[in-house]
Amino acid sequence: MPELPEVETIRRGLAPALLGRTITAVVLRHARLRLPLSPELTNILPGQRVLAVERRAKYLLLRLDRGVLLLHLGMSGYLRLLPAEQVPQRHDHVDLVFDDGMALRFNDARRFGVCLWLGGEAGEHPLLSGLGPEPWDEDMTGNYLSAFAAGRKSAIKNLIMDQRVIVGVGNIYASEALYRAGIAPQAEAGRVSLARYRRLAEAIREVLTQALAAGGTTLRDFRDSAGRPGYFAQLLDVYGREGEPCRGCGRPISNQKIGGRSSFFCRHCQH
DNA sequence: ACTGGCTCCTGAGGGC
DNA sequence: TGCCCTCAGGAGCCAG
Repeated sequence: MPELPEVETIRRGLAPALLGRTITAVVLRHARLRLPLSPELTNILPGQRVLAVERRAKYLLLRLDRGVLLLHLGMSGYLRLLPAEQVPQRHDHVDLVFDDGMALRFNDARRFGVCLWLGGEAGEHPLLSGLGPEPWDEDMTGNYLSAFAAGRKSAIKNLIMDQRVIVGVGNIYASEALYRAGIAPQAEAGRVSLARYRRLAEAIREVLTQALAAGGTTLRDFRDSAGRPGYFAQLLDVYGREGEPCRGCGRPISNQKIGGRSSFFCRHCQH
């Protein structure tokens, strides 16, 4: 479900509600997400306070007294803050119950998400250690992307969705950023000029910044932690707009599978 | 070393 | 109504 703007929207919503709260109980209702849910969570987490609610890539990181709890929402996951006694629904897999009677409830129909205790050396964990720069990092430049792409034959869209290259860009914003940069998503990564990578680096930052300001993109079911939708969907230029007129030239938007994922673009404005 | 393809899982929607 | 197919915002793994 979520890309960087959606995860960051959730983080911003959760932080004020969770900071300083102490976990009093953990409820596990399904044993297996993308990684198995450890039964030990019910022993490890209670008694620990929330010191910070952070994000790295599309991971949410709850920094607690004795280490970090990592959450990933996969394709279909969402988090809600609700009274702990509220009756759980289908696919409500995990509750973190807090000392104010509220619970952070993790629902994930497809179970591609992750809820994992990383302990005190979170940065060393393989899920985090191989990640590329955040979009707003100083070293995420056109030069950096261009250097990474050198010699690569794969489609540029796949390159920018590779979390080892740059984090946070998923299938929606990859199409959107490439449209803004005027680059065809199927272009061979190693043959795109440095000038165009500079435009692309800017376009990635720009589209993510605007999506974040709009509270993310709600297509089917995205909601922030308070249940509100995001409003970026109405600002999408290409994603989900197959056959509709390009906002630049009026010609119909195309949809083509690249790396197994639908990719939306304008054949006239992107090369 | 890269690359593309497959995989995990459930649910929604379309065609017949 | 029901069945079957395709598709969905992620990302790890594997063979070639």
